[in-house]
Amino acid sequence: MSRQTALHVRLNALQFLGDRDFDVLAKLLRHVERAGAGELVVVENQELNRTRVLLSGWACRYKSFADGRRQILNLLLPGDVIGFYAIMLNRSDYGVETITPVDMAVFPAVDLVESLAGAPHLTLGLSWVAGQSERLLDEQITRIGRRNASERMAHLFVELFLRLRRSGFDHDAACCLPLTQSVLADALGMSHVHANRSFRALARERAVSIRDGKILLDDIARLARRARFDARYLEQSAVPERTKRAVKKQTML
Amino acid sequence: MSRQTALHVRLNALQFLGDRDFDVLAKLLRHVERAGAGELVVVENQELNRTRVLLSGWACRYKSFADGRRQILNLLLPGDVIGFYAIMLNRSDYGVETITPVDMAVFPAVDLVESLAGAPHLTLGLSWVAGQSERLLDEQITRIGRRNASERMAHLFVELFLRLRRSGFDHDAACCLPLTQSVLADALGMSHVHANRSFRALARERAVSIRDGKILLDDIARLARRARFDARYLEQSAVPERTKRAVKKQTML
DNA sequence: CGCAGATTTGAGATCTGTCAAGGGATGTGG
DNA sequence: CCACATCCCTTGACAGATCTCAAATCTGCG
Repeated sequence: MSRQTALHVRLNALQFLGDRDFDVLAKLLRHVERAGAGELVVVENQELNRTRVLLSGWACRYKSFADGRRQILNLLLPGDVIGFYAIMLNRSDYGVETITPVDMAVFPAVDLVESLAGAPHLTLGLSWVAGQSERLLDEQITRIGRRNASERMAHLFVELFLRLRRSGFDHDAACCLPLTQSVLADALGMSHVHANRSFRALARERAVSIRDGKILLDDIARLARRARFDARYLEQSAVPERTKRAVKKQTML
Repeated sequence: MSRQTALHVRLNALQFLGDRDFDVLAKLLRHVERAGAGELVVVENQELNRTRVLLSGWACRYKSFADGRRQILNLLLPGDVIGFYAIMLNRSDYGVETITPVDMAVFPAVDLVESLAGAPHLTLGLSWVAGQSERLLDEQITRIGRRNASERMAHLFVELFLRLRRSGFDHDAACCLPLTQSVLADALGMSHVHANRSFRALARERAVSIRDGKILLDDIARLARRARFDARYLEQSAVPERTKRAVKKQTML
C-alpha cells in the first residue's frame, strides 16, 4: 500500500518521514470514498468529525451569505487535507464542495490522536502541511486585498500551476484547470461578469485560453510577470536540522 | 507561576487542560521580552526559529509589496501565538510589527517538540488555538472579498471586540482600539482615504468615535447589524467527548 | 514655534458591479 | 430531427464604489 498519492509526494519532498510513518499514514488513508462533480462534502455549520485527504480531483472550501453570494476561501487540489482541526472543533463554519469528480480518503478525525501519538515525524509532517495551507490563506488575503482584478486572476493561475507541480503533476497537466469563470469569480472576490472581462484580457495577451470547458495556461511566464508573482511563499524549504535532532531525541526515549 | 495571561484564559475556557499542562506552558513562557510601539518583531523573508506569545499589547502580521503597499493579514491581540509553525519552516514570508508597546513570551520554536511530547492535552489545546486563528483568516478573506468598505470596517470592529472579550477584557476595555486609520486601511484592503470616509460614515451613525487617538466602539449592536455579523466563527465550542476519551487513553498508556 | 504624523475633505479618474441580452454548447424528450 | 431547457461564456451600457492626487486641518511633542 505504498501508492504514491499527491500527499505522499509532498511529504516525501520533506525527506523527514520514515517507513513507519508511511505505514501509519497508509492505515489512516485506507478507506476511500468517491464523489461526483458539484457534490457537497462538508456542509456549512454542521457537525464535522471526519478528516479527508483529497486523492484526485478538485474541490473548494467556501463560506456563503444569506443572499446567495459566496466566497471561496481555498481551492483544494490532490494532496490537500480537509478538516484537519476537526478533532477539536465539532462544527465547520465553511462548506466544501467538489468541482470535479473526486477520490477522497476519509477517516474519523479522532483517529489522528492515536495514530500520531507514536509517530512524531508524521505529526510534524502533517502540521507542516497545515502550515503550508495557512500560508495559502495569507496569500489569498493579499491577492484579494491589494491586487486588481486581472492581477488577481493571473496570480491565482500561477499559484495553482505551482501547487500542482509540487504534488507530482507534469507541466502540461498542471496547465489545465477544470474551473468555470463563476468559480474563479467566487475565489477572487469579484462578479462573474468582471471575472470574464479579466479572463478575456489575459486571453487577448495569449496567456490563457479555453478548450473543452477547461482553462489552459498557455504562457506561465507571462502570467507570473503580469501578477508580479513571488514564489517564495510556496517554497518547500527543508526541515531545520535542530528540529530533526529534537524529534530524534524524543523518539529514542 | 499561574499568572492568568490571555492565553491562559482561552485555554481555560476549553476545560480540557490539567495542572501539568499549565506547568509545561509556564515553563515555555518563562522568558518575556518587551518591545515599543512600531517595532519589527519578525522580518519578512528572514529566518524565523522562535515562537512568541503576545502577553499584552497589539501587533499585526502583514505582507508588503515592493512599491510600499502592504496588506495586514491578521491583527494580533494578547493571547495570540506568533510563529507556531516555525518548527518546520525556517523562513517567515510575513512580517510582524508591533502597534502598541507589547510584552511577549519568547522561546525557541524547537522547544515545542520536547514540551509537547509529554502533554497531549496541551498539544491539542495549542493546535486548537492555531485552528481558531485559521478561522480568523477565513473570515478575513470573506470580509475583504465580499463586503463593501463600511461593512468591512464594522465587521472587523465587532470581531476585535469579541476576541478581546473572550481573552478576558471587560466590555469597556474591549471597546477601545489602539488603531490608526492607516492600519485599518491596510487590514481591510483599501486606501487610507477611503478608510477615513468609511469611518466617518460609521461615526455619523454614532457607532464609533475617536478619543485620545483611540477608536471607541460606542454601539456594538449597531456595528453588528451594519455588518450582518454572524458570530458563529468565533464560538468557543466545547471539545468533543470522543476527543477527550481518545487523549485520555493515550495518556494512560 | 515648528515639525511629523494622523485625520479630513474635494475633485476627477478608474475600477468594478449590476442589469440586460445574446450566443454557443450540451442534453432531454417528443 | 426538432423544440426546449440549462449552463456557461460574452458583451454593452450605466451606476456606484473606490483610488489617486492634492490640500487643509488638527494633534502631540520637542
